[in-house]
Amino acid sequence: MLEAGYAAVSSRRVAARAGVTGALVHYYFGTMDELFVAVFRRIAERSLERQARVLSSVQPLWGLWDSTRDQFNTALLMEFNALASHHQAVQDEIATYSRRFRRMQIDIISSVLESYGIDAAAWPPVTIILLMTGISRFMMIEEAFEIDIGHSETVALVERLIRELEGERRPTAEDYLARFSNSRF
Amino acid sequence: MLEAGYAAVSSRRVAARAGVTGALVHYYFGTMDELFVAVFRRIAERSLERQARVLSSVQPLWGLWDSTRDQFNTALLMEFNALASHHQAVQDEIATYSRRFRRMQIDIISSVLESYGIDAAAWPPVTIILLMTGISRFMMIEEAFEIDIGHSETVALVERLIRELEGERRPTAEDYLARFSNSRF
DNA sequence: GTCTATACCGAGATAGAC
DNA sequence: GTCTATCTCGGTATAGAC
Repeated sequence: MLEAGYAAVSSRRVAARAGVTGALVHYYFGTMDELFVAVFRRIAERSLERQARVLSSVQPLWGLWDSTRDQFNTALLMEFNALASHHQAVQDEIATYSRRFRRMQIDIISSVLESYGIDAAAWPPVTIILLMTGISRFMMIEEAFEIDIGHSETVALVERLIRELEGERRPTAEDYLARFSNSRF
Repeated sequence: MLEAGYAAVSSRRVAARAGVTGALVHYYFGTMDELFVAVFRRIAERSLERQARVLSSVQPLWGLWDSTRDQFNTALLMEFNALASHHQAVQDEIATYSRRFRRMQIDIISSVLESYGIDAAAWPPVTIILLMTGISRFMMIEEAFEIDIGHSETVALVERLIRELEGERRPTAEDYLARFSNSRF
């Protein structure tokens, strides 16, 4: 999907990459729709676990910000979004998981912001979450097109605001471990 | 593209919708790539003209905000984004026009914000533009999936900030004309 | 469980008649 | 300029041998 777009993902090519024949793909996954849903679900489950970890760190805002600034996952999600426009089963799957992600973010970030003394009436936590994830995803999409006008200034502004609340970004134990691993999921 | 995704746009289907045969599509547009580029260019040119108008109104921030909150254009742009991932010519076209849009926004909004007394060092105009368009596009994408958790609060916050600078939103002459037209481009 | 073979479809593109 | 006819390719999916 990342190499050539979702439309280039065919049972033949999947089979070839896996070193088997096309018939086996259908034998195990049924239709291509079901295969796409299976792939999305696996990625989404692992991302949910990852988000739970970064949100429960000592710097939840840094965790949220860094985890959304991941070109790999953003590009993949964009492919699934495009795919979903004419695959209802995929669309439902994305919607379900998106709500789970959002609810988890709200649960944790709300209490975090309250502990930082942010006025929830003037700056609702859910709005801060949407602003952070929205601008992050937007810039990731643009960067895939080599457009980065104003990005450095915007990153600087967001990180300045986070820094005022949580201090300098500190690497987590997971960051150290990541240096010894190539795993993306 | 909106009905069934870009992958469903074939020379045969385009021809059928136009009431001609597939051969004619190739006769006039060459390859499908060239057809997609031609379509994008036509839409982009008209959107550029539209943006120039709303940015030169008496309420440029309202104009920018409202013009980005257009589900029709957002959905179409998402299709082109997805298409671009494996069509280099389309990707170049999108990048070129995106930069033109951005530069126009910066040119006009910068002086507008200065006249409003916004400190450009603390809040760079380009960052305010990115925040507004980014969060807007993000919500449009989510709404296509029927996800709207926190959207109303976020819209309320953005519009409160715009209102502090430009007062209540006032309909333009174009808005009145739009009531008598179904034209989308 | 895995393969080969195949049915069937629709895609992009072009040749050539009119 | 527009058509019909056709080539070639690759897609999904299944049947049936092993």
